[in-house]
Amino acid sequence: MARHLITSAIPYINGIKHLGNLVGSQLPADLYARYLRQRGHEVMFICATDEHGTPAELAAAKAGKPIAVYCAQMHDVQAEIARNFGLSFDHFGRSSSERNHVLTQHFAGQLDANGWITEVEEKQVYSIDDGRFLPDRYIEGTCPNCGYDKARGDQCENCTKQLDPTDLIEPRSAISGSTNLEVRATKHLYLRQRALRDRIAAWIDSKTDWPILTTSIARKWLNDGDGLQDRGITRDLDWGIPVKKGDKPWPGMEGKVFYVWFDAPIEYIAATAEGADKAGLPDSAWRRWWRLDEGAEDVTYTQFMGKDNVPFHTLSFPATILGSGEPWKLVDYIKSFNYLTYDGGQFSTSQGRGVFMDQALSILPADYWRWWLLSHAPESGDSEFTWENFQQSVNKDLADVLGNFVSRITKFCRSKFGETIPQGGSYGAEEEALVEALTTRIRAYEAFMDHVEIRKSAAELRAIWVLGNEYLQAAAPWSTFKTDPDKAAMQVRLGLNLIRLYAVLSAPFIPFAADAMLDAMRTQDRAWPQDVRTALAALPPGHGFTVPEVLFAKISDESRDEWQQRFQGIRD
RNA sequence: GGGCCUGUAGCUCAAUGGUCAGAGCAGGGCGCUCAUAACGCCUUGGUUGGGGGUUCGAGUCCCUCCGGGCCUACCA
Repeated sequence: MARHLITSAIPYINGIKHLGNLVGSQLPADLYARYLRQRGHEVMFICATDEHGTPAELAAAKAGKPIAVYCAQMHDVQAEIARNFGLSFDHFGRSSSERNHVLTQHFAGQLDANGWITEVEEKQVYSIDDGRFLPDRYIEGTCPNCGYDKARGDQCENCTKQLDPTDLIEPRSAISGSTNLEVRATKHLYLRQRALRDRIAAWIDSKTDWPILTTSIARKWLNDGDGLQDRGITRDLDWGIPVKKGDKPWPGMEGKVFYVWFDAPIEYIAATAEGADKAGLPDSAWRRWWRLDEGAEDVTYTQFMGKDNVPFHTLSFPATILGSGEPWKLVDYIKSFNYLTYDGGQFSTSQGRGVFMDQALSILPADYWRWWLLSHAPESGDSEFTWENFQQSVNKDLADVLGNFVSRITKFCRSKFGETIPQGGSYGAEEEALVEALTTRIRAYEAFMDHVEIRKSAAELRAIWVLGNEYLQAAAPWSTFKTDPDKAAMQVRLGLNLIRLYAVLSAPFIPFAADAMLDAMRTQDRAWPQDVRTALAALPPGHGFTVPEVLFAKISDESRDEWQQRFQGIRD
């Protein structure tokens, strides 16, 4: 038994996430967490909402709510949806928690004490009517290069030219449209990543087994241009973690908060502490996961995220950890994902394009989405969601291959032997071959899951389901029943035991259906199959079961067409 | 502009430089009748984006061209 710390990139607070967000971090992290727990490992699976930053403030203002109230409400909404998707977080925290305030300020204090912080005086655009500094992309104006009148202060979307806000002709606030702007001087803290570059580079170089997507993005940032640049870690905002050196004031930084990307990864640690607090446990309960000097030396830490998050997890957060000079746990493996696209375009939170988590659950059970998303996880490149593909995959894999298998064997048993595991007969050559084939495939499945090879795991699991149908076809208990009822009883007993085995193996992907399968077999025996022969004898003769309802109803062409229509438009 | 990723069967994807480039779905044929018109077996289908090179041997390595995507540091 090993100890596994697993974190999913924390979803931003400003709305319900779409399926692309889900498959890029939380869902694969959940798959891995569930699998490792089932294998008997000790798992700490952490997620949280990411609540700071300008977009959160604007979303709250748009909703007409105080920011703290807005975040609290949206956190609960996201937590509820996550629960309904079966995301098995050990704790789902909040980056605005008191724990994160204290820890973030602590890290900043440590970094400063070790000389990794510099103060930089810079000029930024201030919107007098909005009463706030504006990030570059919140300034709009006419592009000096191409004349496009909705160019942003960081880049013109029309001609893709990189811009500085002061380049814009007739600049205005993207928030209010106000042109009452001025450039003001402001002081900010920078993390001296440049000085930590070689240590980070050496660390990245040591990670030879990481996905190429992860390391190539990290290397790009380490080596591009003048190399890794220092990063501003404070902002002029009201909502956030006040800038302090530990618990002491930071002279000259009054009224400023830490940058959301500084405090967000620290929330992984803070959320673990929040979970311990909630459970009434002492600090040692969470520190044993995070402090190498307090029990974390045997922890394996795996992070899950979309590719847009990679620079912060490979560079900035490690810089924070390394720079602290304290023995905090660094990540061991970073699993990163490409994007899921929707029907030829992008999922878009801002444009409301695609299927969002709440909408998904309103039309189909979570397992349908979990299966499709995981079996099509964008591991090697972007992958595309289409309703046709979704319908086809789900109907074939879940309804036909798995669901129908459960249906055919339970109904056959009921009609010939009643709803009890029948006794009599013993294994022949076909059963020996099945045990052999199952063993081979289960060991392959474990290997793929151990290495977080998600699509390959899904394909292997599906192949394991197929073995059941192949066996029934070859054994043909409906035929043997006529001539050798004892043999038929043995075949049916094996078939019914396969249902339990499949429930156990499938639970990381489709936990709700797995529960239904175990309920139908009236067992809570979730033991992972060390030995397949033993596992297939778990349900003994005389054990009662129930013929379950249809596990997975098929998606009709009519439903598919209707949903395709409904979700092509714009949300809200 | 620069960098990274990617291009393999109609579709979604596999293949430490080494048998005849493989699966699933879709298509075709046969079988079965327990089952959600389900299942099983067989089968059609490829100049691995184009061109050049290295090698005994290239989907894989190098060069070049073409297409798609992403990143480029103040959105998070």
